[in-house]
Order: sequence, then structure tokens, then C-alpha cells
Amino acid sequence: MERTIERNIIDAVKHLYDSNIDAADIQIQTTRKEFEGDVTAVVFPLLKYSRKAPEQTAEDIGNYILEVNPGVRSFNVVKGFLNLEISNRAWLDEFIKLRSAAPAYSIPEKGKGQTTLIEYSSPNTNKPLHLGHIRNNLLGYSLYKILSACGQRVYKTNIVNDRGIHICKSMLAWKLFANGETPSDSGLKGDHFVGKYYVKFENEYKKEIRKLISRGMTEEEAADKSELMAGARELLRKWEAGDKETLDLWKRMNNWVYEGFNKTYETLGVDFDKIYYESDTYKLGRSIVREGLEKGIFYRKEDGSVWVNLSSDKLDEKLLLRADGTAVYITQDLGTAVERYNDYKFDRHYYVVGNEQNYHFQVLKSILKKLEYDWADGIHHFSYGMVNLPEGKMKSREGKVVDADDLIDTMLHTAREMSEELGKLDEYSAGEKENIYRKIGLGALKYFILKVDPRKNMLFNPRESIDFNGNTGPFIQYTYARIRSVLRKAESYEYSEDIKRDVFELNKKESDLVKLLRRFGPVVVEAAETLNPSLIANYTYELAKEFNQFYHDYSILGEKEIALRSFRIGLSEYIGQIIEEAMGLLGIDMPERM
RNA sequence: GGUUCAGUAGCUCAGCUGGAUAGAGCAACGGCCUUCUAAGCCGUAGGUCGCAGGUUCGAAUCCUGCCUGAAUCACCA
Repeated sequence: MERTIERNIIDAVKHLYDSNIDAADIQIQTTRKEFEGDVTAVVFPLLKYSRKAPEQTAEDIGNYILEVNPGVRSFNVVKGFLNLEISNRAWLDEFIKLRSAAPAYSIPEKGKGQTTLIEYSSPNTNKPLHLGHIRNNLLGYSLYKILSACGQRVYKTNIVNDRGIHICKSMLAWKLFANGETPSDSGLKGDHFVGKYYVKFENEYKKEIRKLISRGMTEEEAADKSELMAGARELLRKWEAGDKETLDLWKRMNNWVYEGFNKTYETLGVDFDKIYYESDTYKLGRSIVREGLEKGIFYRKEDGSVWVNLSSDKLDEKLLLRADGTAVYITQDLGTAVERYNDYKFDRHYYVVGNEQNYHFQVLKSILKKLEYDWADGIHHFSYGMVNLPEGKMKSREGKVVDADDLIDTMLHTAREMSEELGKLDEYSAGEKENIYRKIGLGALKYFILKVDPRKNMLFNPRESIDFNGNTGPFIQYTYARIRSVLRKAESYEYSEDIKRDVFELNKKESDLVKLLRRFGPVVVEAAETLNPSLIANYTYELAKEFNQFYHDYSILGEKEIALRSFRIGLSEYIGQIIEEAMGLLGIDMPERM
């Protein structure tokens, strides 16, 4: 539609003012609700061609378009805005064109067929997943869905931080206090079980420190003299030396954790094609450091440590290898990046990691580019903001966290309670009902998280998160269920599949819906280009709300013949399809009824 | 202090490649179940778009400065 009007304007300027128009001067947008018309052309930029007043220019161009374009029924001018009213026929053609396209969204040219790697989740194995991980997981998974929809070959990876002092703390606490207890003895999920001992360590450690301080030591001295900390460090040393007993315990406890994580991942509906473990990768990267040294890109300091100077990229000097030759975080990441390139030959590699690590990823990319890996340009840090609580920041050490499993349980419970109270599902089997509660509870959680711009820090208010009214996942699901209900009803009527033969006056709301539908493709494209699922969420809400209003208008009027009108059935069907696909891009399932 | 990001209704958030009278939801108040699903719909009230300049026909949107907040600038990962 815009295309033809664009051409009309080019022609009009040529014809009326004898000028060739600059493409950037054509501005077309959908008309704001409070004005008459469907499509608006802004004529201010055209004044330099017409050399007339805005109103006169708009009038001239409007008359020209009316003459040449049969799809335009009428126009009006408000200041420099030319509002064009599109004919029913044209809207109908537009809709038929949309509906015949499959899938319902158009695919960005950019990136079709390329190989894309996404790293997300990245948990530590000493405690259960929390709200921050939920945001990470949902964003990562949605990214996967979106990029896949764009035709890219996407692989999901996870890197598990399964080694280091924090795991040793859990291990030590378990050895000292557990008496051989296992998760199944305790009835706890494996990750919570191991987390319990991590907390135990921290508490005992704090107690020990307090005791030492009360004996007159400073805090530093106390930390130095702590037997618990020494024990944890000793375990780490043994682990690195390959001590069998330590390794066995480490494996055993990690497996408990993985069991727990897998359950959470499964409920959330996320998964991975390949999982990397830091215990395998932590030694990687040294050969790269050697390579950099030989090329003279890195340098050695007197104490033997290796550094790189990134001041040309406005970054600092960065340590790559400690004086004792051990690797640091960035060294590992250099190694895994190279390994992953060798594994996948990716065109793009997204790291879904919180914005607290922005600096780290700048450094990573900068170093890889200095080493002249041409694929380094494909590396991209998908940086997202933190999740804060009304009381402030989440702090796992102070127990101020929202546990992922608890949160999911709360959502599922609330969904059940609400649904039972409404009693609309009474005739369904327990299994069917559970399935629906699950979809609603998880839909609420996922939508709540994904509707906010990933880049922004967000506030998580537990009370609001379980609200199922308004701009929420359940509202969209409700709309979808309603559409399905309409279609079920429509099946019992005979109606023509050929909506072209449907003669009618297009209702304002109907053309509004068609207008909205046309935006879905571009929204997906934009979401893919800006890596922003929240665009899809907010757009789908808008569409669902519009549909509810439309639907309601008919109810109020008592017009029950919707099922007899093939256009309305087609419209409902198509909107249902769009909602399902859009929500699918967020990893949210739609219930047939609720 | 350097860098990056953010500041829009009481609260949570949209809107940001410059366009018309800045939008939703929640919370508040008032209506609507004899309607194909009321998890809904309609209405009322609520704004100096952090502040100050600049750019221009036009600025929440772009530029500059300032204020406020967050993250980061580790031989932690």
C-alpha cells in the first residue's frame, strides 16, 4: 500500500512541480486514530519542490493521487498532513495478500542461511538458578526462536562454570556437616541441596570470622587465619592436582546440581545443543597467548605475567596470564571462542550475558581482532540489564534472591487458583487442566520478563508479576482462546472460503485490525535486527487488545452473524495465527481454551 | 575520576531512523454479564517526557552542557 502511494507521490511531484524527488523526503505513516483516514503523507519536506503553502501542496498532491490511484477513496488535509482514506477493496486485497503469505512474518534478508551460535544461561554449580538466570534463559531462548525464524541455522550452547573456589566451598561444607546425606535423603532438588551447603559454608565462615575478630584480630587477619577458607583452598589445590577422592566428590555433587538444573530448564522450556564445561575449557587459550607473544601483539612483564595493551581501542592494559602461568577469565574466553569457531565456523556468535560484563566483552572482541581473526566481527555481546527487587539489588550472599523454582511454582499455583475460581474449565480432565494452568502460569512469567526492553534494568515486583490482567501473557492467551472459540463455533456454519466474493462495508475496526496485521512482518524484522523480543511482546499485546475491542463491539451490538461472514472468520483465524507465531518467538505457548 | 547505559503518569513499562492533542497496564473512582469466554469492555481522573541551552516548519526522539541513578574500570568468574 505504502509502496504505491510512494510512487504516486514521486509521480505527483514530477507531474505537478516538474521536480525529481529525493527518496528521503517521502514520509508515509499510518494515520493517528483521532484523524480521518488510513494512511498519512507528511508534506512538509515536499514544500521545497512545490514552493507553496503546506495546505495547498497537500491539496494538490491529494487530488493527483485520488485521480491516479483507485485504491484511494478520499483524502483530507490537516496542516501539512495529507490523510488518505483507503477503499474497502484495497484493504481486502491487502488482507488476502497477507493471508496467503506463509509463514505469517516476512524474513529479513540479512542473515538468512548463516550459522549462528548463542551462548546463554551460564550457571555456576554451587547454587540453584535465580531470577537473573530466568531473564537470561528467556532472552537467550527467544533470541534463538527469532533468529531461527529469520532462516538462520542457530545452535544453542551453555557454558557451565563447574570449577573454582565456590564449588569447593559447597564440597567442604558437605564433607563437614552432611554426614553423607544425599538429595533424595533430604527431599531437596539436587541444585537446592548443593546450594544449601554453600550457604552453610558462608554462614559458618562468617561465624568463624566473628569469633576471630572478637579475639582481637582485624578483619583481614581473620580472613587470613580462617580454617574453613583454608580448607576450601586446599580442596581447590587437590582438585587441580587431580586427587581422586576430591574429583569423585566434585563429580557427584555436580551431577546432583545438573539433575536439578535440567528440571528447571525443562519446565522453562529451554534447551541446548551443546554444553561446554569450564573444567574442560579453563586451560584453553594459552596457545593463543603464545601466538600473540610471537606476533609481538602481547608482551611479558618482568614478573613473567603476560599482558596486552588495548589503549588503541580506548581500553586498558589487560592481564592474560598470571606470573605463575595460570589462565584468567579472559584467557579462557579467548580459548573457547577459538574452539567454538573451529567447532561451528559460525558467522555470528551471541553471548547472552548481563551488562555488568560489557567491558569484558569489549576486551574479548578487541583482542581477537588484534590477533586478526576475521570472524571476530561476528562476535556480539547480547547485553541485558539486571533484575532488581523492590528492596533493591539481588544479593545471593545475603539470601536476597528470588529463586527460579519457587517463582515458577508460585506462578503455576496462582494460575490454578485463578482458573478454578473462574470455573470455566470444570468440564475438562485433570490432565487437560494442569496443562492449561502450566501454559498460563509460565506464559505470565515469560511475558512479564520479556516485555521489557532487554537493555534496561528492570524491577521485579512479585505482586505485579502474578497479576494476570492487562498487559500480560494471560491476557494475550485469553484473546487467543477466545479466537479459537469463535472458530470452533464457526465450523458449525457454512461459509464461503472465498472471501473475495464477500460483499460488505468494511467496518472501521476491521480495517484497523488489517492495518495492525500488516505491521507484524516488519516488527519481527526489527526485533531480529535490534535483538529485541520486547518489541514483539508489546506489539502482540496491542493486537490482542484491538481484537478484544473489535470482538466486544459485535457482542454489544448483538451481531451474531460473525460466523456467517467469511471475512471475519478469516480475520479471526489470521489474528490467531499471528498471535500464536509471535508468542512462539517468545517461547510462550497458547492454550486452546482457558 | 574514565567509560557505557539509563531518567516518560503515584507505580511498572511502551513510544526514540524527528511529525499532528505523549500511550498502555496497575493502583483510584463510576458504569457494563439475557452478549459466540467479564482473565473482558466503556468512562473519569492522573504529565514541565530529569534540568538548561541548541539545531528547524516541527524535539520525549538529534546535538552540547549539567543533575541523578546503575554497571564497570580485579592476577574473581
